[in-house]
Amino acid sequence: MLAISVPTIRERLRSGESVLTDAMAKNLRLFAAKSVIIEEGNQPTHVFRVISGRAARRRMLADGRSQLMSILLPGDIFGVRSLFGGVPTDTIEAITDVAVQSTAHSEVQRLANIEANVAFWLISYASREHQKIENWLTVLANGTAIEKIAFSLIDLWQRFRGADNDPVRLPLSQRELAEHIGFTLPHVCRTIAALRDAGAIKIHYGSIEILEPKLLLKSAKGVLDLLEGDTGNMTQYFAGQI
Amino acid sequence: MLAISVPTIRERLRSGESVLTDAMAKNLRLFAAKSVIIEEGNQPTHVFRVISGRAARRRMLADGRSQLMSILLPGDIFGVRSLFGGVPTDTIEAITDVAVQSTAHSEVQRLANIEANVAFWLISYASREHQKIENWLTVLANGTAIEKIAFSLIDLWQRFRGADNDPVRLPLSQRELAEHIGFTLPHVCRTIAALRDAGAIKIHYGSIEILEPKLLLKSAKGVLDLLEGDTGNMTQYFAGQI
DNA sequence: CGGTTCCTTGAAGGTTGTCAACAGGGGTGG
DNA sequence: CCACCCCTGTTGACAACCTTCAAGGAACCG
Repeated sequence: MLAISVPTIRERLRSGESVLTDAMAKNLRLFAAKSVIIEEGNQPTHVFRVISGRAARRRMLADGRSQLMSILLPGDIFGVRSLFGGVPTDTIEAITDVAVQSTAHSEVQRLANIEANVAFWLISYASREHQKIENWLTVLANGTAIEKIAFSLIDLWQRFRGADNDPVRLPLSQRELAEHIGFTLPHVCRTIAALRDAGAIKIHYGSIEILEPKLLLKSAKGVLDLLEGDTGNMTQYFAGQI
Repeated sequence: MLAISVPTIRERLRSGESVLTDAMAKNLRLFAAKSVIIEEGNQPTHVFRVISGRAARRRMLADGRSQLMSILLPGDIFGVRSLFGGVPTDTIEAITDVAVQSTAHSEVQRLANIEANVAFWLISYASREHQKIENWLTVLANGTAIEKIAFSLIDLWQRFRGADNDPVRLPLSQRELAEHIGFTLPHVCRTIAALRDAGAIKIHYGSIEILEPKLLLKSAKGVLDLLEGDTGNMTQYFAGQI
């Protein structure tokens, strides 16, 4: 290939990503709500990409305790971690009906082998995920109950909301929130009641509506600098209002 | 290049790793105890590898709270996460005098570009780290105080101990342990006292000596399946004794 | 309309944080 | 060598936080 000009890293990452998504485009699978997409222990052989619907990634402990690691939304990718031999410890479960595209690990390896951009994107993707997890870990270890809840809600809100500033309804039950944070359901309910009474959120059956993100930011301000995405801009945007 | 036989993934990863370590071999830097190796916010431009000594990786919150993310020992690598533009949020600080090798990000990118094995190793490395962090996060969210402490001690013990089964003295103060877990120092002291009274550990000034790993395993058994390294073998080794 | 899941709330008890004081190791300067 | 100071470890009392157990109301689904 002849390069007219040296591509920037950003361009290379974009290119690598599109090679991967193209490779996945041919292979679409559907999963019914509540069905298991990847079972813990089974050696997965594919990298997946969510097209529609929502899925939950959980980690189980021997004695039945379990942790909701993340909610997977359209565009999210999973199955990368076991690309090079890692033992899978996550169970991935469809919450709603879910459509996923996939590519075999061997195909991803082949692409990464001949296209450095693909490998670059995979490294970059893993780094970003790593960063997010460590931020969340820091909040879990050091945050108060309200900070943990507000942080989680803001994080999800950023991923759900569109360009407009319409209220967003997060499809998350308090039980799931509790599993994500490591609290019991009653305690989440009691803590979140403060946010409800302050008018920051509205609680529905199985979902949480974000009315005033500003109030959530205020509640999470102690750990705000750990938020990802456009939080930097958001904090600027809300500067003086917090 | 002519390949006589197709190399296995394991061989490719090993090859990629040695290319990287070779590239780092030429560049050695020394840091005095308590000096800062990477400061949060400064854009790092190198990937580092610890040769001797110990360093601490911390994450700071706005209001002064801080989290000890990990202890870096000889052989450990850091600075990979910012390879492709991630904003560094960690401060890395020499605990003892530390010698590190390093390579510029641009050089790592160049190597990964021409040698897929290098890129493969970086992906694999990031995946392993990701896995470890998520395991620790799960313990943090779901574990009891004793489980968290025992888990941390076993993890460090595995990295410190030699081939023999001699007692190991972990250079870790209770304050550092508290910062790692997100507890207060008094609470760590009280909780760890149970392990001390059981004869599992001996507490020194600024360090913790592991006398009976078996007892630690017993204390952490609820979260044991999340341990990395040779724990699988270890659990077999100690089978029936737990 | 019955069953299920979710949300809410109360009371009691265990866990953890806070504040405080003191003991002891280890280095440093006189 | 000793006196001194700093840091670490230890312990107590009390308050705040969180879990457990339990019960009941409300929304959804068949």
